[in-house]
Formats: sequence, structure tokens, C-alpha cells
Amino acid sequence: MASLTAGNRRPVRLADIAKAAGVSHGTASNVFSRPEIVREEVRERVRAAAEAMGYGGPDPKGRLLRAGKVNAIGVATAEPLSYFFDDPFARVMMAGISQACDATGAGISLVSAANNEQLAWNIQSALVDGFIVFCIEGGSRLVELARERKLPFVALDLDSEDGSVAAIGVDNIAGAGMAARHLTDLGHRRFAVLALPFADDRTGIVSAEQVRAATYAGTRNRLTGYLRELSRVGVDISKVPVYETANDVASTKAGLETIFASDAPPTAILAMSDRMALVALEWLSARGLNVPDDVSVVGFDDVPEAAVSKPPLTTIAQPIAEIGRLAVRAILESDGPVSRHQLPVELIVRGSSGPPRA
Amino acid sequence: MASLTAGNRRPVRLADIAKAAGVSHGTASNVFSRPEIVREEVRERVRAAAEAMGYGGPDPKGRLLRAGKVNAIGVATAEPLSYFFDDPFARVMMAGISQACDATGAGISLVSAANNEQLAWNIQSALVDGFIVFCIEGGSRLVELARERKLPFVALDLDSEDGSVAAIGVDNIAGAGMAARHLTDLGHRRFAVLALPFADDRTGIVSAEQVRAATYAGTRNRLTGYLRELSRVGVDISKVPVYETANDVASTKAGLETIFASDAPPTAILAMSDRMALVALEWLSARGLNVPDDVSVVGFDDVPEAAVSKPPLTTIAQPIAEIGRLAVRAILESDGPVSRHQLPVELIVRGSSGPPRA
DNA sequence: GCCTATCTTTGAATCGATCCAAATTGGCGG
DNA sequence: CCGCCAATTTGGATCGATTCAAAGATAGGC
Repeated sequence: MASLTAGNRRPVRLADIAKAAGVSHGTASNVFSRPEIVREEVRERVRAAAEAMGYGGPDPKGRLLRAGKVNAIGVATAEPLSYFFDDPFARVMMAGISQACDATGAGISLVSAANNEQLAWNIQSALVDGFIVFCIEGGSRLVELARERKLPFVALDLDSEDGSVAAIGVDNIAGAGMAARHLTDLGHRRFAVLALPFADDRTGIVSAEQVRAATYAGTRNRLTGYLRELSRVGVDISKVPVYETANDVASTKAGLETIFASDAPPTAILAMSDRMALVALEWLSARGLNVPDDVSVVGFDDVPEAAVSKPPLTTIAQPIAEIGRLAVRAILESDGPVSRHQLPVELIVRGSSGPPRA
Repeated sequence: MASLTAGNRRPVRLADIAKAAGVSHGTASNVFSRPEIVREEVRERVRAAAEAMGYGGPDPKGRLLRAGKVNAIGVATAEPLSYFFDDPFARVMMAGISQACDATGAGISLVSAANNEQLAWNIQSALVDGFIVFCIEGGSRLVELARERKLPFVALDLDSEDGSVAAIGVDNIAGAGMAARHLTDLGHRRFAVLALPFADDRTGIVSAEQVRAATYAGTRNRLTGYLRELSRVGVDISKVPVYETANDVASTKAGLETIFASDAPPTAILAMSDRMALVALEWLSARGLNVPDDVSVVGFDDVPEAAVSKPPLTTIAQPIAEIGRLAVRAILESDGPVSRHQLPVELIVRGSSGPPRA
């Protein structure tokens, strides 16, 4: 009964093998981190002891505390973890982030939870050197949590007026303007807007009042871009239905039902995301409406799927991957002043837009 | 010059605010981790001090060392980080892993690098409680590195003969058999195989010799399943070309070129991954060959894209997400014996397979 | 044989928290 | 006024490594 060492589950520490090899822990440490400064004979003795005792190498937990730097950045959202792998926009963004991390050797930690309490805890206890915050939904709360950690962080796609937070995004007003302009140039005059959330947990037709009170400035800016361009050609923008969705299939379809229940249905749909635009293409086709002959659709983002839909989607391209790369750099070189970038967008004309029926 | 505190960048520690609030560090710690046992007046005093000094809450680095558990699992591959977001198979797998992690509150750390040395370092220094190892390529090396950390880990898709490593996979022989059987039942007798790697860094037609020496038992098993079924109907399996690819677009196309350069080209292609199968569909279509009339194609995996290709792909469905979920559970409840699971597969007949031309 | 220069090794200090046994405080009944 | 119990607070020990100034060992020059 005495020496059933197999049952002894206490993990082996550096100090244990130091003692076993008859050297100080300082020397033992050097064997692993700077082997070249240790005399060969000693080095081998220590390594043999490590091998014999089943030592798995210096525990990063210990090293971490001493070193200070984790060498990983956290990517945070208020969605379930699977969002990163499901959503096309997120995937392209993550590809950009991955690239930059690969290049610098930094790791990626996914920090995310739909549950509010869990999210707070995850952010508080994330082992990272900084955060990239996806502000799709629940953005303000996320930013607040990230700020509390007192670590560098950058908000993506926030369009925040708050100049104290680092942010990277695109010129939403200009992008939306290009989308609308493209459609008015084609001759459209009857529009509907599928909008991203202006505030959390709400869907439906939005009022001017609600737009003014928007939590998400990005959504408001895109709408501003659309409407400015529409009024330029004389469209009565008070008559343009703006349906706020949760950027998912169900609420987008509900929006389309509402929009097309009108007796003067639109000939063109402005969707604030490709995700909604692609749902619209499908919905319209199921409804027997031809795109672009009966209805034109213009999206926003230019996710990969947009190029292969039927018909291919006309959209506003964001440099998504580039945004990701910039974000990583902003975290890792979080030096001087708060960095705020606004990247250019581009109109990509494909098959989902054309002149309205005469 | 004396008190330019703004320049003092040393982060605030728990001990600092304890001193400022005039309490012991023990009490200060309790204020954050078990506030209910601290007298209200004291609690508020400490919180006020924390606020005033810009304390970001207990540093997880410190907590971690004490607690021992990281509460995160690492997912390791020998690919660049972006693999997780690019590859369809990986994405479905990660969705399953995410789900299980969300449910248990565990985090996910992506541990990956194409570069060999970087990969070793990343695995050695990953802050995780265990690893899930993707054995697509470089699997053996990865398993070796993971084993050295002496942490629980499970290998996915390894088909290893080494019973000492936990592994989760599917019955490759049976799955491949079902694919081949489906085609022989339809009447096909001329075949070609697009194979996954048998060994690292090699592509081209493989010999029986090379198959026998395969590093990747999973690939070998799939081939065994194919050939066993083919020989059952009298096909001369020594004449069936088996082209080993790197499971990417370029090498798959090269394989197709080679295969169709023959004067007796196959009427059916057995692809060991949907990725290759989808490339084949595209290549055949560009070449003016009709699927399934001229050539039938059967894949393996059943990634989401397989259902929407033109034509939709006949394939062998793996319960990919389920594998991911099981893997997480295996790590978190890494109790008793080494767990080895083999999950069932299923033939999904879609439009890419049909009888050969009469 | 002594002194200096070089190469190795030592061991205390540190990183930032949590835990817990023991000490202190405060209230209350006798 | 004392003893006792419950509620708080204290401060030392611990988690597992790295760092670095100083001590010790070895070799070579004179």
C-alpha cells in the first residue's frame, strides 16, 4: 500500500525536477528557457529527471504571471460562440484577424456569450492583452465591459460619437448613398429599407422619432445616406418604409411580408446587410417575383456569398478583412492616441439590380 | 516634475487599493470575489478606492495561477489560423464545439500555426485545460506535441492504431463502402479515386506500396472501403487510379487532369472529401462534362455546401457537429479510461450520382 | 602561487491574486 | 463585568514559474 505512486496525481513542478536533479530551480528554469547557458552535463541531467518524472514542460500559468503579456487578443461579441463560424460577415472578419495574428504570432481567444451575466464574467476573466469588440448587437454594453478591464480595445463598426474609444469602421453615409444613388440612376422611385437594429430587441417599421433615438449610430448613418440620396431625386422619404430587423432570417421575412403587403410595393429594396439581402432574394423568388425585373435588391458588406447568389447580389463592399487586420494592429501597437479609422467602401454592381419595369 | 502621476504606467494591483482603503489584501480580495461576507461600509470604501485608482478588477493572470483551471479548451491544427474560418468542414466542427462550450461556459482558444516551430511553441504555451486536435494534416506531429503537455486531449479523425490516445471519428471503411456500393449498384464499373493525403507533402498517383506505408490511417481505411466494394463486383482494383491530393483546389484539379487524360476515363469519381468533390463538379462542368450523365461524383463529409452545389452532391454524411460536441465532453470530463468513439455515417443521395450512359 | 577574467550556478525576490486558520470585534445573556 | 458565539478581518502560505545580482568554480597569465 505504501508506494502506489500511480495514484499520486499532484502535477510535477519545475521545483520538483530541480530537486531530483540536484540543481537550483533557477538552473532548472534555464534548462528550458535558455538551454545554451547551462553546462551540457547539467542540462542533460535535468532533462533526464524531467523525463523520468513525467514533467510536461514549464507550466504557462506560472510563466504568464511573471511575463505579464499573454500574447493573445480577445474577440468579443454578445452572441453565442458559434456566431463566429456561422455568420458570413464574422467569418471574413475573423479571417482578416487570423491573418494578422498569424503574422505576429499572437493567439486568438473567442470571448462571447449570449447570456448577459456569462458575458460579463467571460470578459472580466479573459486572458488577453486586448479586445476587439464586434458591435453588432449589444454593442454599448460590450464596450462598457471592455472599458472596465482597462485593457486596450477597439470597437468595430461602432460609429460611436464617443471619441474616447478606438474604433474602426467604414463611411456608412457614403456607402449607403452609393447604393441609393445606383438605384435612382436606374430609374427607381419606390423604395423600402431593410434596416439593421437601431436599438436592441425590437423589430418592425421604425418612426423618425426612433431613428433619432438610435443606439446604433451606424444604422442611423446608413439610413441617412439612403434617404439623403432618395430625396435628391424627389422621393418623399416620409413614405419610404423602414423595417428594423434583428438581421436574421425570421425578422427579415417578417419585414418583407409587411413591406409587400402595401398596395404600392417597392420596385427596389435597400438592405443594410447582405445577410438580409440574400434572404430577400430567396423570399422574392419563392413569391414568384423576378429579381431584378420586378424588384431590385442592393445589399451591404459584400460577403463571399453575395457573389454566388442567384442572381448575384449588387452590394456595397466593405474591406472586411482589412478592418480585421487594422484592428489587430491597433491592439498590438496600442501606443499613442486613440486610433479611429474610417475605411472607404465601393459599389459592386451585379445581377440583382436593374431598371424598373416600364 | 515631482508628481506627474499620469506618466506612472505601473498597473494598479489589488494590494495597492487594499492599502489605499486601509484594509488587508485578504479583505480586498473578498470584496471582489465574495462581496457578501464583507461589511457594507468596508466594501464601499474598497470599491471607492478601486474606482479612484483606476483598478480594472482582479487580474485573471493572478487568479489563474491560484485556481489552476483555465476553463478553456484549445483547438489545435497544423494550418494557419484562418483555416478555422475558411474550411467548411472545420466550420461545422467548430460550430459543434462552440455549442458544447457555450453550454458549459468554457472558452475556446485557437491554437494553430502553419509554421512548425511556431506551432510547437503555441502548443507548449497555450493556456488551456486540454486540447482537441484536428488531424487533417501533420496529425502525428500534433498528437506528439499535445501529448508532451500532459494535458487531456482528444484526436479527431485520426483512425490511429495507437490505443493510448483518445480519439473520435467515424467508421471510414463502412462509409467508403457505402459510397462505392451506391455507384456499383447504379451500374458503374470504371472508377477513379481522389484521395486525401496518405502522407505529408506529396501529391500524385499512389502505389499500393505507398498505401501500405500510409501515415494517415483514416485515408487508408477509406480507400480500403472503396476497393473492397469495387472488387466485390469484379472491378480490377489494380487499374483504378488513386490520386493523392492536398485537399485543396490546385492539387485536386491536377488530379482530375491526370485522371481524365486516360483513354478509358472513369464514369464515376470517389472523392474522400466534399471539398474535392465540389472542385470536381466545377472542373467537370467547365470541361463540358455533364454530372451525373457523363460522370457521377460522390463525396465524403456532407458539409453544408454539398446540399446547394450544382448539382447537389451525393455524399457520405459524418455527424460533424456531434463529433465536436463529444470531443468537448471528452476533455471536460476527462475522467476514467481513454475514450475512443466511432460514430456512424450515412449515405446521402443527391443529384451528382446516376447510372452511367448506356 | 596569486590574481583576474570568464563561465556556471545559486537563491532570494517578484509577478497578482486566493485561501484559510487564527485573531479581533461586537453583541448579548447571565 | 465576564464569557461565549457569530460576524469580520487579518496576514502568512501558496499557486509555478522567471529574473538577476552575487557567489562559486575554472582557467590562464605572470
